[in-house]
Amino acid sequence: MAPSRTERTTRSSNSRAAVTPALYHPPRPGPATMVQDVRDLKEELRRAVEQAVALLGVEEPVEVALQPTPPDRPGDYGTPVAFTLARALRRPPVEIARDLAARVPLPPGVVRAEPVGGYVNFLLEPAHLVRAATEPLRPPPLLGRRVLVEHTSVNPNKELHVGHLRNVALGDALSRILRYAGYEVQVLNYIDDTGRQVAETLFALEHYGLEYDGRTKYDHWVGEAYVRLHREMEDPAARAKLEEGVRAVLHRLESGQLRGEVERILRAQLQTMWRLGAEYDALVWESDLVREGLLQQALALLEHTPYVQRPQEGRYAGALVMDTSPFVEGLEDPYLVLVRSDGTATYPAKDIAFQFWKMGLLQGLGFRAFTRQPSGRVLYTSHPEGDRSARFGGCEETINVIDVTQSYPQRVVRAALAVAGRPDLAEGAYHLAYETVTLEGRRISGRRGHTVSVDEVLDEACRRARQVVAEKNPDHPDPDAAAQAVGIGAVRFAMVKTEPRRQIDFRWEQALSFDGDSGPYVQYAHARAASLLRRAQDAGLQDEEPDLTQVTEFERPVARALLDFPEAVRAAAAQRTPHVLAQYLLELAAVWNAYYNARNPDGSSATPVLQAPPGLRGTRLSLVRQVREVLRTGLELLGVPAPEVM
RNA sequence: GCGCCCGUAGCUCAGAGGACAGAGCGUUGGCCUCCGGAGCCAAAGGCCGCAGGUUCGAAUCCUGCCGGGCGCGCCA
Repeated sequence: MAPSRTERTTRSSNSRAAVTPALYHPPRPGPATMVQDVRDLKEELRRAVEQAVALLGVEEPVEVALQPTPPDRPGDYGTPVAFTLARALRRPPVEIARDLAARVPLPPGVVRAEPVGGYVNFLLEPAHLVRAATEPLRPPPLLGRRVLVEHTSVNPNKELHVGHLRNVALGDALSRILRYAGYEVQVLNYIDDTGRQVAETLFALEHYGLEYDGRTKYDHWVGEAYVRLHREMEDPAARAKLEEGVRAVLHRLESGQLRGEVERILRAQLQTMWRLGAEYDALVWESDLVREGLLQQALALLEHTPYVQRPQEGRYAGALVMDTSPFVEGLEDPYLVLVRSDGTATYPAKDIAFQFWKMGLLQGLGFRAFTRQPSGRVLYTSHPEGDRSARFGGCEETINVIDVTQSYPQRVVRAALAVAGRPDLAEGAYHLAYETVTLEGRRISGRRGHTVSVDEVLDEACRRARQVVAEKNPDHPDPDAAAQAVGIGAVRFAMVKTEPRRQIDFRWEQALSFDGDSGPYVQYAHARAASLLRRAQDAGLQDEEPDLTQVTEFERPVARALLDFPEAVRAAAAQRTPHVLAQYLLELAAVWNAYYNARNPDGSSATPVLQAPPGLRGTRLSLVRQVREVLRTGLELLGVPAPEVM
């Protein structure tokens, strides 16, 4: 039982608070007409409330929280600060709220401040909201921080399955989000080419004398050999007999002799990753880490610390072990073996070396171009003959996207940084520990055939999407492309819409759902906006000037939802989870769909765009344009295609 | 046993101390003379696992318990 690092994961409890970076820049004050972001608007309100609080004679600074009002309450944003003040002022909150509302200076665009049961709510002028909401989207400024994201890291010995799917979807989306949020991001895919799993697979090919006939995808084909070998190894006697052969392959792998064989499997797997829309900056081969001496260097850094010992007797005699008890609680035996008594390194030791390199504690890997990816972006790979000028690694922050079952080794990796004298780097090392994916409630097991491949899932998703396209949009100019976008979008969205720490059970109906809380729901909202804008273009209306004086109450919720986008991205980046952004997009799509369908009491459309009076039409077009922009940008950050027509 | 994570509507999930707890699926009933019905509107449905505690205020923080998942290999 040795699942690849991808299919195991956890979130360690202690990491979030410690490593969440300061992503919040102080908001820049500016004239109300320049508001681009609800933060500015909220910040103005906050300052106004602070002034009012001071007028009430409160000396100490108080925290002024500002939150959106519930849908059925008056106003757009409100503060419960009167509750906080009640004790100090020895007066009921309702009275305080009334006084605050009466004294608060209203920033431009704010119609009124109103006490509502202890809260002070602010009502904004719809024109002001719409103007702010339709400012062109601008990505946040560069932060000048580098973060390295490792994800996928599938053992190169079989095809990807649905457990890997979650890893790729999470890691790729998070990388995109961090890049947009202003980080300089390196995306790495770790190739465990000296592991037992690859050795077994390559041994199986020899052992059974198999010849590739080209009929099945190569990674699936070698996977079959692997499964076959494991069936044979269920018998202990047979297993013992095969062991020597496996070990021999392992040695050849370590010396790099079989790199070509591994590469062939890897290239087949990359087809699946690319089909999902994931791309990488570089591949790092485990054998390169070892060959370039990084493992030895890492061990040297640890060897003379009080936590690392080489016992002369007892069960660990002759091995190099690390005492992890100061870093991990609840272990029966806190000693972790780094180097076996036979002199070979364990997986955690190699992982530590990799982590040290990621954070610049070690150098020396060479890189060269490996291949060109579908987008045109070059994929680099570590290589003995590669260029050694440091192009990758050396980041002050890292995110390892690895499932929760590997929490213990991941905590050890983090601890090793502290042991090596760099607690500051340990702070920046984050394990994104997502829960595992089960299949019909049971643990996935590639070995026993209890699994579904990613290729199979995508084929089925696209097949179903193709049917829906034929049915809903028979005149579609390119139904196959649309089906790909929808099918893949559905699958990827399903993988990132929930919290990573929640276990998910893979179910076809759920992962391939095209309505409700789904990727296609958001895609549809986007395509609908795009369609409307195409019609506007055809009618020559694209340049119509908005007349903000005609804004109606219907635009208010759409504008408010649009203004929340930067905050959603920021929160997703800060919390290191794409689900925040996915949930936001569902909300925006819902608000936009509701707006689109709004009816007057007589049943006629309350919010026509193309048929609206001039001026109002311009306003609505600018709002629709922004809806399309935000949905498209948001979907791209999740790695979900945003087709214009579907 | 010890440690970590999870427990919110029939099901799947959002809700990082604040307003009567929100969606989707499913159920029931409406909406295409109108810009895409993969949509919209409405109804029904909830001691937020249980018990204490902190707080003006708790689904959210603390403690204990119950239930589920995972971890604790000279495997990866």
